[in-house]
Amino acid sequence: MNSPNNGSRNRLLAVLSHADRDLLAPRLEVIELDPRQILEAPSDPIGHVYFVESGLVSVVGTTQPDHRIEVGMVGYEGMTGLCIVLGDDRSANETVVQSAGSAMRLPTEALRELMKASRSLTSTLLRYVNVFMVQGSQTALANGRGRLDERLARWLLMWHDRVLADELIITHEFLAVLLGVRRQGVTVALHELEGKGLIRSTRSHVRVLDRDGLQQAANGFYGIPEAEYDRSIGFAEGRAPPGRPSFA
Amino acid sequence: MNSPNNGSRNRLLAVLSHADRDLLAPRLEVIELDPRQILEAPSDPIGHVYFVESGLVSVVGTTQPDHRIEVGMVGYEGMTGLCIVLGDDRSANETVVQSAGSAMRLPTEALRELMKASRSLTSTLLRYVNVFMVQGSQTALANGRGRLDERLARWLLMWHDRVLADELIITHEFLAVLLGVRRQGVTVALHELEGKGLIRSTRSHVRVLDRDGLQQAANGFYGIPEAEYDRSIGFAEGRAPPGRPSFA
DNA sequence: AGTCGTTTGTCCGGAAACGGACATATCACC
DNA sequence: GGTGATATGTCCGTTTCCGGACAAACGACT
Repeated sequence: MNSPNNGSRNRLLAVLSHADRDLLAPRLEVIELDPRQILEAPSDPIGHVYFVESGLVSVVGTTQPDHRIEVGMVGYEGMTGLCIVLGDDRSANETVVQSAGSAMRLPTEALRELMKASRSLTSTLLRYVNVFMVQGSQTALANGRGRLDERLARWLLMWHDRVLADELIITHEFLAVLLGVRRQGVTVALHELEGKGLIRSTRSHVRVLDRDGLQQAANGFYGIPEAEYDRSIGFAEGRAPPGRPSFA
Repeated sequence: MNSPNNGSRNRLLAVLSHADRDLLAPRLEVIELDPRQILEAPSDPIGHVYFVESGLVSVVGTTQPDHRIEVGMVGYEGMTGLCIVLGDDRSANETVVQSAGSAMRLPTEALRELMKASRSLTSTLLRYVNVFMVQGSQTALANGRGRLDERLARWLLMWHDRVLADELIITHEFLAVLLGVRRQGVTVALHELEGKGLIRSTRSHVRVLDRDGLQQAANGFYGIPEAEYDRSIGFAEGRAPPGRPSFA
């Protein structure tokens, strides 16, 4: 859990220089993330950005109430509030906690100041924005061309990357919202993956059994943003858990 | 065609300060954009960024050759090469010219230097990145939840915003690739819109007749990124053609 | 005017996902 | 150990889109 060079479990914070971390440290505040907690609401000014340490956060795109879908996923590798990094003060999307965990949060104003003060900090965060854009592109691609079971496999893999655990707590209903499909469709698709022995699905729980099999099932829709992350942002030392080929 | 405060037809360039424009001017080069010309190939280092002045450029996401779909659209309001702005040297996507036109291009290295030199330039470009991310999110949303006819209406509106003309030259085949569907589906959906009197479709040509009707047909999937652009980046004086409510 | 490649129109059966309805299962709580 | 809310499993018919095939229309070129 502790990387040798750094006290933080967030990978973005972990790759920062000592100087940058010293800059951030006094302004950071540890905070719990509770499921369904809303970190950003569409068009509302954002008070804090969150460097996730554990748990999972979803970025959900919305127009009409019935038009909802997940457009991005953030775990311990990333942060929320990218629009702040890019100089805006509010997000077009909703950012909601998916799995319980914790985060280091930073007031919006502090982030602005610190980015002005440190070019290396800015550079790291902007590289993360780039990776996140790639994730969004691939989501658009998967939504447009992937079958439900492929998208589900992709989602499970991405979730598995970002939460260092094999057991996920989520209902079919909620998964359906994230994938933008019907609840019954999720139920059937989960059975399909379970039938292949890739996962074990019980009430409100999904356990990942076979990552490689899931990658097969994802049929090419998984992996690009994760590889981009590794290439562009890299690793903090002592932080490469086994079984996650690229990323994490 | 000439904005009063600026010689450029690109809106990003147009909103820059005099100082920033003077900084850019000597490094900019006018270049023609020919249909199907590839401005960026996946994983290839990017030599130039393009500030589009006319015509249209598509950003196309790819994994396997049969998994292709448009994830973003750039016209005279924007630029290509966002990964450069964000500090990377290559894109995960392909960037290809959709409609003929012209652009001002800038060598990658020059952009890096100039962004280091001017904070206000950087700020404007980052705000555009933010808007482009919103566009990507909405594309993911539309791909996941929209019907073909709704997505087609959305695409036509976005195209219409970005090319200051009512007549589009494109084949159903090409549109199908961009929307990630079959060619026959596009043919049928175009007929549907034509039947409602919203467009006129002839061989390789689509003419927009009724923007408001198209917005209805798009069923809420159109408009968010365009409004964000206006809010976040704003207008250069003398540059608000009639009939485009938000944006342009 | 004729020829040929490209583009479009239209057919088919089938797969995938939808929308709705309802029965069952599981769990928390009394 | 019963009860009620929540979650899951499984039907149904229907819509939407796919994949393939083929004919008609268009337009550039000879």
